[in-house]
Amino acid sequence: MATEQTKNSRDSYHHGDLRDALLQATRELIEAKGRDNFSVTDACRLAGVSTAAPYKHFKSKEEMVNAVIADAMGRHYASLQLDLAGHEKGSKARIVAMGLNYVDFALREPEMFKLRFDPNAPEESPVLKENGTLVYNLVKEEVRAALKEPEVNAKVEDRSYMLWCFVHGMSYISLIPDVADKRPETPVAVLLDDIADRILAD
Amino acid sequence: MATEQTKNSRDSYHHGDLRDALLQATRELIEAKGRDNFSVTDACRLAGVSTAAPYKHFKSKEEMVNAVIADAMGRHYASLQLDLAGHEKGSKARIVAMGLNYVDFALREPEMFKLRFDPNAPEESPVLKENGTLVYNLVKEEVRAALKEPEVNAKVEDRSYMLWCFVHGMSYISLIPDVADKRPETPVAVLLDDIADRILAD
DNA sequence: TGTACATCAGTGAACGCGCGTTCACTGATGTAC
DNA sequence: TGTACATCAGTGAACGCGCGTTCACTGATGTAC
Repeated sequence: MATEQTKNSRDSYHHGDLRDALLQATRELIEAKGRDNFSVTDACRLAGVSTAAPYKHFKSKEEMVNAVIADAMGRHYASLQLDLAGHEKGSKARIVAMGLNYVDFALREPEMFKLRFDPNAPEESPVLKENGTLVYNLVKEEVRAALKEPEVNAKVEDRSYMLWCFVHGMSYISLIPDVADKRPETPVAVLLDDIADRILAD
Repeated sequence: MATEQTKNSRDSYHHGDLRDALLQATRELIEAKGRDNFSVTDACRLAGVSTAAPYKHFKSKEEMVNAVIADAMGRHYASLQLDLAGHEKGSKARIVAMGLNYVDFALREPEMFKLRFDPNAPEESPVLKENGTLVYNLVKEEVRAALKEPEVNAKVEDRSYMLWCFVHGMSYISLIPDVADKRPETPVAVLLDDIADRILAD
């Protein structure tokens, strides 16, 4: 792992790519210990630098965490594009794929997922808002195509929102500890396919 | 407000009902400033006692917060019972009422809602798990009745889970800052009624 | 009814801790000549 | 190619702070006689 390398041995006084190393350390620590237990000090320890070093790259702890969230959103968006590629535009499969991608991301990076939708700030950062709008417009466009509507009208808005609510809730529920006994045996993909039918119907 | 009274003036050396006052202070502070910014010190300030006082009633900060969550779950459950009372057993209206109650609680006590489903511990506390099972069994029973199934079978399990996912997601989405522009104009109650039809259909 | 006493809720001072951030510094690196 | 110099990424020590928790204590209250 790259982190291991950067952590213990450094060939020179300068780090080379400390900004990236700090982002990675921050992400790893938040995923491992939770947002509440993350500290800049820890990130420095993991990256193998002094506690003052981060301030050459970030203005504050908050900015560091925000950068990590933004980074995660970038990865999420890329993986979404990848997952969509295999399916025909306007097909239900494409919509199901979007849903699966969403749930998968939440399971893969739970803390990033939760931070993304529950930042500390009372309002979303511009980059988050932009990313959110981008993705949600994609959803609406898919729903419009699947419904064969000429434009994003009230019907499309409603159905898109229903889909989002469902998928968002399924993701969060999957992250609740000890919830296994409430989840049905039906696989997630099947449930998603089922609900897509229901929401796109009529 | 009771807090105002207990905060500034106390007639005697003893408080009288410090445990309750601390629970209320804790809840108010968490709702006002978020879980991350809550401190025992603050709660003591608000309750008007020394910082050592809470330890006569709680073993630790964690226990205090857990007590507040359990308390909130009690209130939530009571309000659910109240909302269900007006509707005929087995009716769709009853299911819609459950959904509305869920979303309303999330809006009314966002931090309690989030804490309930995302506690710091890696596993749910027994009291939370018990409460969760209690409520979810209620949901399944309602869905069973609405579907006219003789028992809680796989079909009932699936539909109940779908409903939960939807309602849970809708709640969380309602708490995202700046999300208003993505919500359709259709009122929540109408959307809930619509999705209930879809999920109960067939 | 009055008194001695046990109880224990709340005090206030102190603790050790880890934190985020600042500061004057150092030394590796790239560039101009 | 060699040297002087500007740049600036990273150092390490220190700061002030608020925190959770402990401790010996105090004084209000209820009860036994």
